[in-house]
Amino acid sequence: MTGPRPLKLPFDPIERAAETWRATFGPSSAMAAVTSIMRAHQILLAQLDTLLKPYDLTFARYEALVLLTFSRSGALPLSKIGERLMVHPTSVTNTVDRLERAGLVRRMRNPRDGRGVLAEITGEGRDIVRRATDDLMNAGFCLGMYDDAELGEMFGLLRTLRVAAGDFSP
Amino acid sequence: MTGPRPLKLPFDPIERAAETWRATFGPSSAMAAVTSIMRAHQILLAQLDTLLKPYDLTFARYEALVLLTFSRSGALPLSKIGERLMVHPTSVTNTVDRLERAGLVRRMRNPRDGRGVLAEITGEGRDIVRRATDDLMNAGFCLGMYDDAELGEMFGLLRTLRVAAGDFSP
DNA sequence: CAAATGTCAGTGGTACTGAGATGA
DNA sequence: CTCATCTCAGTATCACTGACATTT
Repeated sequence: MTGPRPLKLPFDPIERAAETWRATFGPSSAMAAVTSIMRAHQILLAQLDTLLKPYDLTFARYEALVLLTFSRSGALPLSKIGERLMVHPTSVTNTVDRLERAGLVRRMRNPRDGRGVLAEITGEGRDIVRRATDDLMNAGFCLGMYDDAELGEMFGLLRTLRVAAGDFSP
Repeated sequence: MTGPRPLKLPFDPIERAAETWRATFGPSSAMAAVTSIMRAHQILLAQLDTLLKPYDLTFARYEALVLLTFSRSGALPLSKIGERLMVHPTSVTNTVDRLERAGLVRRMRNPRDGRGVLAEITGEGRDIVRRATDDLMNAGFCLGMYDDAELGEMFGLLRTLRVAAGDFSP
């Protein structure tokens, strides 16, 4: 889980592919950027999941717990969870299933809408979030090699993509 | 497959989470950057896979085909494919299985190493790569909203992460 | 023999489609 | 009735573990 193959090549495989790409097909900066994002995701997910494994959490489940922590009452409709985390309704059901089985969340009927279901974080859930968050912050969210300005750059750059994808109105 | 939920929120969900995070736990730029990368990956993968669906390719399979195209003889040991694309050996087996079933690749024993297996791209494979690449380039690899300088910035920023993860020696 | 290469079986996670129950 | 919410069954993809056969 430390990232697929720590292989220590003597060269940057993406950069090399980009060079060949340029000679074969033409401009390659978009291709290099896409591949970099794919690989960055792979690296981060593996490292985060390793950090969270002691708590039997994945990053997706952790995000859901944090979101509940942030809500006033500690409970949110599943629909709202899916909206905020930008995941498919069936994925929310699955995530909440796992969290509920682990006792970190409790399902409740929405008193204000009989169609809806609320996920409410439990005391144990709050405890786990606190401890997992400590660990993640100590690890700098696996981005400790960047300073704050670079993290801001990254956020700003990727924000453009999220806007273009229609995630929200800027 | 157009990205999980085009939901058009009136605000940036990641930015909002970062604000609450700052008030609750402290500095949030790393958390915002990680979440952005996760979301960017999700968006890009969905869009790329949609573009590649007519060719019955995923982005991973497309990358493997391109890599074969780039090799002199059109054939590479599976081990080398895994090394270059930074994927697990069992994933390479699976990828080559799918490509072989589709007739885009042919498995051969490595004449220079009886342990090894070569994947060799077929004529149909070359044809499909060419056409798929045309489509991807016309779509700007789903990064058409960026100019070349921004793509370079993104590559450079993410390169730091890849180096830190031990992908290669810089 | 030890190390490398690849395959197979199986696990767990994510993202979806399509169908259906329930309630606003 | 229509629409929204949620669940379930099933599919596809991916990353991995552990075990194994083969060859160097």
